[in-house]
Amino acid sequence: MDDTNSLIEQRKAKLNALLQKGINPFMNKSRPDCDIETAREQFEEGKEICLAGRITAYRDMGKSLFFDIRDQSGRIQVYAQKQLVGEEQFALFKHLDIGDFLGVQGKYFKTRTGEISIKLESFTVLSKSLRPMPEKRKGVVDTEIRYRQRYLDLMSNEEVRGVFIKRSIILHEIRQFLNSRGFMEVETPMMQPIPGGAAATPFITHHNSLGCDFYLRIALELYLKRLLVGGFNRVFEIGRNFRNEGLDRRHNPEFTMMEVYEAFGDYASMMELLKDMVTHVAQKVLGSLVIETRDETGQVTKRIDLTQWKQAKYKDMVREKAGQDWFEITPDERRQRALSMGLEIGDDYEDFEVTSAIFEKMIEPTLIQPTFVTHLPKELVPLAKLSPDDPSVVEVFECCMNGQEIAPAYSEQNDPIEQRQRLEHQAGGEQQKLDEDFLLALEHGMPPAGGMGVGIDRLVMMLLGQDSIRDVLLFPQLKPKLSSMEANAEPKE
RNA sequence: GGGUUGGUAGCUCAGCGGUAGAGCAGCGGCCUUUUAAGCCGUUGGUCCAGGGUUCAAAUCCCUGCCGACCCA
Repeated sequence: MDDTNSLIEQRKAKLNALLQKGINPFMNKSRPDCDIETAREQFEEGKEICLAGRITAYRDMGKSLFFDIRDQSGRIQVYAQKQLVGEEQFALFKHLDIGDFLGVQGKYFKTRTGEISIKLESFTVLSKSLRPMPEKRKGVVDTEIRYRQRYLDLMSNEEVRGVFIKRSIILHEIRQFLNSRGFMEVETPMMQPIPGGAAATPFITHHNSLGCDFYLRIALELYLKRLLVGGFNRVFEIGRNFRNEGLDRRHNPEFTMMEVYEAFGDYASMMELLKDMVTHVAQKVLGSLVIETRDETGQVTKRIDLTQWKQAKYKDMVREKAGQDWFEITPDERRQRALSMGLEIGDDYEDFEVTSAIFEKMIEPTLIQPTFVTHLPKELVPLAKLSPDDPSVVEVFECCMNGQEIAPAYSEQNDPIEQRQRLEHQAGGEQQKLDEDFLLALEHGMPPAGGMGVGIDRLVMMLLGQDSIRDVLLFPQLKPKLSSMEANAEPKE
């Protein structure tokens, strides 16, 4: 950043002026009685109060002045009179700026318009800010600054602050809910010698003293199942997964996944668990089970009713979209029809992938209401149990809502021989991709279990009405920004 | 990867071939209940970077960098 900016120079000069007067502008010696919102609630005319916060507005009237201080909880107005504060202290305001942190001490009073305020008696400079705060009305709008310097976004945009506070509450409520159902939170390795549990390109990292590469995990699954083998009956983990893929409105290279496993449960028990969990969280965070999105004119553009959970079979949905004869025609005909429906079908697509493209591109985006899609073809899910009455499908659901898949769940495969075959088939001959250690664990016996993964970011997006994953991640991944000097110094090959 | 679109003062934006602009913030002055405080004055720019066209480029063209949206 350019440090020659005159605003910064001015602020540094003010800092020096404070130092010259023997004031350390980064002194940590003020202990507020409470946060600002609490202070507001406990208003009592004339009572002593000590608060701390950042100066966000400043109205100078010569022999007196008003300023606002803000902390996470809220803002409050402070009134400083030269007479009361004293000539010397009052003169210090010349060296203060919007953005500085102040500890203030004074007495409650109300202005003639009835605003709760504090009549300043003394104050301490707790931190001098050297750069100007964003504009006070509109805040920071530039998306790039909002994401790269999220702190500016947070300090100037209240709705953004609200989104992340609610995200935190959502995570808290999920944990509360699962704990109350007897699930134990655990932590498993993020660095794995073999990245399993999903089909995705991993990130590679290197361990120097072990002298080997590790992969950042792409799923939590295989380690949590080892815990079922070990005798933990109900476990869950909430943590970061990493996938080395493109990034767009719905994908960030690192994202938060929750996985939960219940011994002696199955995909049906997971269905109940998800329904209960999502409604619990929505009720706690939103106070409502209906989520409405509105446009600028106040028109409802999207409505998700969490009291209505639908259920449908995968094949039925595909037939409805792609023709009743879809599963009777030949693979070649399916390919042709998918192409004629405007889908891009790669030459290397296997037959089930053609069907999967129909589902993902043409059906999933239309599923706004929560919908459990069941009876998925076994090729799609190598870690689930085959359905006893139809071995071509698995005991699985994918719960879609808000046009996205939010949670897949399975009756987990616990037959070690069957599991090995399915994984070998999926690996397609690349033996090193097989997690032998996981298969070894299964051979020791894993109880039958229901398991589920919940895309936390997507769930948050749905609950908070955010269309982009970047707006529910504090620090979404962006391309690093080089200075123009660096960019010129190292031209691309 | 393709299409559309954006990058101008610290922030929010206008200007779209002819002297670089506004609001907020800042600075100086006035004002002891203001609150988008007000009034008077005023500072501040590698117009993303690099090339080109032109008498003249923030503006038109090309390339690159970094975003956003849509498509794949």
